[in-house]
Amino acid sequence: MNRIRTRFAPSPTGYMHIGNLRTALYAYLIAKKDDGDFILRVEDTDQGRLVEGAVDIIFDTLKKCGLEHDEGPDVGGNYGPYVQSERMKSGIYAKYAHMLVDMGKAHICFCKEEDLEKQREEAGDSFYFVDPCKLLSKQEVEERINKGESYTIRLNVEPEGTTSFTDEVYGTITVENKTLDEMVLLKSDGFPTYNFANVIDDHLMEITDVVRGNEYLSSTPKYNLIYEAFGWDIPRYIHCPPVMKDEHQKLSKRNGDASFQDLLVKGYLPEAILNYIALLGWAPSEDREVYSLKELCQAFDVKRIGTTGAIFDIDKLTWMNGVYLRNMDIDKYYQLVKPYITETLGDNLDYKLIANAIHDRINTLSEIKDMILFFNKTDEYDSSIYNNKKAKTDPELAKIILPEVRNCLASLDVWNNDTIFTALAEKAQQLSYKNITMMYPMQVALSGRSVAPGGATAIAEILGKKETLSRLDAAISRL
RNA sequence: GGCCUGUUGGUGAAACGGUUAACACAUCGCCCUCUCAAGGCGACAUUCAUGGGUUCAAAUCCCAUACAGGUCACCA
Repeated sequence: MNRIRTRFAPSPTGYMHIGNLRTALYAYLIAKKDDGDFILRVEDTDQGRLVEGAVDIIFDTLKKCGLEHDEGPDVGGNYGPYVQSERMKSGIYAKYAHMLVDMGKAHICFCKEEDLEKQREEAGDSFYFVDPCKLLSKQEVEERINKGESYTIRLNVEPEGTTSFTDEVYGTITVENKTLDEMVLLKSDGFPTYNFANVIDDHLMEITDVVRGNEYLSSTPKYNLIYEAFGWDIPRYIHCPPVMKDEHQKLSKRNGDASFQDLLVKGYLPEAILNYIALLGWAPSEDREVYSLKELCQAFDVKRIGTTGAIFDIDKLTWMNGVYLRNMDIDKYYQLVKPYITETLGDNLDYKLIANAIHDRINTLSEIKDMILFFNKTDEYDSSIYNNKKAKTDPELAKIILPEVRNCLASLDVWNNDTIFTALAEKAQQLSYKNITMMYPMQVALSGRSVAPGGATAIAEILGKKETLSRLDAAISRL
């Protein structure tokens, strides 16, 4: 069996959204599962739609995800992507297109785009293009070319019979040849069409498995006609179901839908994003959902790719991101979270203690800020938040409890979570309170919140004795 | 409109002719607990778009219908 080779072939028309990324992921996994090659090829044959910086975003995204490609032109010692507009300079696409003309499998066409459009409009749905240029004599063709008339090269298609192919996901699909048009291979500007360049490059790069979105399902027979015209082997096809925004629409850039970049900004981790999108349209054979990229390579199986569009569910991604945050090596976690903490609180407090306090409470990095803001300064609050059913507290009780807490803590010499907790628990017992009855008002006094990370004693430890006492005093005087 | 493809709970999904229709997210309870989380436990589809078949037996096979998506470019 040949070495598996897959490719990701995006066109640089904007940023990378989750659906694109998932296609890249699948292509990568299919190659790596069998220790094959993954190639990145930028398809920029439409000069009109190029977007500045798009290639960089694609490149950067794949890199951040660890989806590194295995070959490409040398760029400062690294592999760059293959870029079709660059490859075109050697004239390969035109060469192959003319080769087909010489073989009698394609023909020169002088029809103007505007004329065709007009015809199409007039004929409506029943439009079937029969190219008059097919009847032109070789001599006439040469003359017109020499005269400088612009032309395209179109594939010859016999309208009889059917063409079928087998997709690894969707199975065998058969279409009637008369529904296939004589597509343009080489445009009048000398650029190849996407379809043509795609086939040529896939063949030249010895791509064995073509992985792409299922919007190409209906045009695949046309691609096969090109392979057949050349007498080339047809690759395995793996068409992926779409990633949807909702029941009706695919994820799109225009609606500001989830792009990889956006998700990073919102505090999601590349590993979690990758893991989550792998599950959008594919299901593992075992009862498990959390996979590293490496594990995904092992577990992935084309046979288990589904056929229906999957709606992108940010809630589940959020959950999974939390799983990654919680399971992460603790030192790595500290490093990751540190900038988010120091950005809002500065360097005065122990960031590790804060990181510990929020460890089980955050699902995304961007939640950190709001959660820890109160360490800077107590939130404004109404004394009604002293009412707590579970703690059986209210503002009146707080008025009694808080001074006790204050006095208890004021006499503490060693200041850490354990000593604080022990002292307060003893005090609570003395006064016949449940722990929570002491702790809850203290938490409110220290944070100004009914919900705060870490527990009252952890907050006190982080704030330090001085600040803790001062906040307690402030709270008491406010009651 | 022609052609192609699809349709299991709010979401992702498993099942490959015989199960109480897994599992996960979300939601809702309960437990644990110094609040909230995290963690644990439990509830949540008498039903697999609908209608017909085939079969002892169908979410699984067949046929219609409905709905949805894709595609019919010198765009990718």
